[in-house]
Amino acid sequence: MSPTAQNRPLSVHLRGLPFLTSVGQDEITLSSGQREALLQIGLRTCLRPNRPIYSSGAPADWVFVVAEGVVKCFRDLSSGRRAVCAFLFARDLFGLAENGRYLNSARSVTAVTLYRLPLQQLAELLKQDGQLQFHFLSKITHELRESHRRALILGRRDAIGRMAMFIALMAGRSGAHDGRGPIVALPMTRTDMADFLSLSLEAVSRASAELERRGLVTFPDRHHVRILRSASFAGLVRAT
Amino acid sequence: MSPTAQNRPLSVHLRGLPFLTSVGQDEITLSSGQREALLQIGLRTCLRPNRPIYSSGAPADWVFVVAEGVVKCFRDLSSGRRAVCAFLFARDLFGLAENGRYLNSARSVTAVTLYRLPLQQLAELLKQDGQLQFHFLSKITHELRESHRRALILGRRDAIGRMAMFIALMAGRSGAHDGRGPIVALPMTRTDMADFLSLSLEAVSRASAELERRGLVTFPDRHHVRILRSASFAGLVRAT
DNA sequence: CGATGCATTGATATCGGTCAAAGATGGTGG
DNA sequence: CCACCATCTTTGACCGATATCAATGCATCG
Repeated sequence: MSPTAQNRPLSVHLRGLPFLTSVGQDEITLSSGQREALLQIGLRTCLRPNRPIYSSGAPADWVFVVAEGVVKCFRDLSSGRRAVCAFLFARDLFGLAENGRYLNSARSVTAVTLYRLPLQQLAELLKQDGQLQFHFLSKITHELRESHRRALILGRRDAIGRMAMFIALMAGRSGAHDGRGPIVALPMTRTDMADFLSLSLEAVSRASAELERRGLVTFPDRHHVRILRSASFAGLVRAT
Repeated sequence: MSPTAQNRPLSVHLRGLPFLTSVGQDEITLSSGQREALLQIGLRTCLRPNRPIYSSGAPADWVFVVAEGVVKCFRDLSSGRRAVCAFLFARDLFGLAENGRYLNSARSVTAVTLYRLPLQQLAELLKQDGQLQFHFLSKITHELRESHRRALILGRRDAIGRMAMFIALMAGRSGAHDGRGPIVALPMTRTDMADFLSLSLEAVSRASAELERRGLVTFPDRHHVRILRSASFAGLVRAT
């Protein structure tokens, strides 16, 4: 419902030029015509926290854009474990499919506002408008980079390191700052973090405690971290 | 130098419709005009096994397409560990960049034939040709799916399970078959596998031995696996 | 004020990492 | 053709980190 979301519901946040590369930090918004075209085929949806958006295996008729809030993309495994593939934030695109079926499931983490775009119509639109398609190409490239980033995190074997990398990842999203250091929002539960990091819930808890014990961060509350010693923290993130 | 590679150097293998979805298994090749345009800006390169293609951090001026052979995409970490992000096969696109720099490094695994496309010119071409761009969009979406797949593998904690999933992944690429069961080519070294699976070299070795001991597979030689009991094997792949 | 879900903390067992050594393999040159 | 070397791979022993099981603590919301 926010004016911002209504005015620029489908602006595409590009980290520079698109495709397999990018060269800047610019934010490029769609032209008014493009915005209008997307709005004509898109549907606005609001959801409360922890509501299903789509399920793995369902027919993939829609592509989604987050206008506001946080979404998680995950997969329920036969062992009972749940693997969280990604957290999606404002302006992120999601709805990856294969053979006409969604590959993963998606749920809201916080209250969210989404735009749903019917796939077939979107495809038509993209073929007609090369610039618009270029924006989407950029978005997917961004998703790919994010995916690589997660894989890098999973490559680490130590829980503390994974947790530190996760906080660093989230820091790139919600960069609030006050006197004592950057404050990072962690809207999801520990369980979600554990499923994203492929750790047990307990390991996440212990790693958090350990980071705090070492004086690198503090947790003002369960959903926020303050990074205290940025240098040491960054060192921990880089290692391995 | 193979005629196949020359005739269809940049055909794009699509698993159906592009973008975030796909609905079939069709292979769509480029029109002769598109092929010609790409050939005009592209350069053909042949490499022997284990040769560098580009390094992480270098200016990302080119996008690559594998015509023949296998390429690995990796990252050298400060700890000395090497993380292999992906193995690229015929028709795969690679050269992911951020801020004008390559995100990873790339090397040939086997002898390879590549096509290098200058990024700027390719971007121009794509903006002009919506269909061609659509193909590239599809390719990147495919890369994204592959990346998710690897993340799923890394989510598993047991070495045997990871190894089984890896073999299953490779089976999707090289599906040879003979009387006793599907034969899967593993062109890369154990070290490469270990770096892809985020395991130690020894763990890969042990996991392979264990799979063989259980009668699920045999290794005719180091670079081939035969899947013996497909059902049991698939069960192992699915679990967790 | 209980109740329910979420989170922390503790104890133990297991699996893979690390170190070390020996065993294949393939290519090279005599 | 064979011997030799470098590289890759296998196997073994030990240790540490994390999963797992279990119990307790702490919110938020009726």
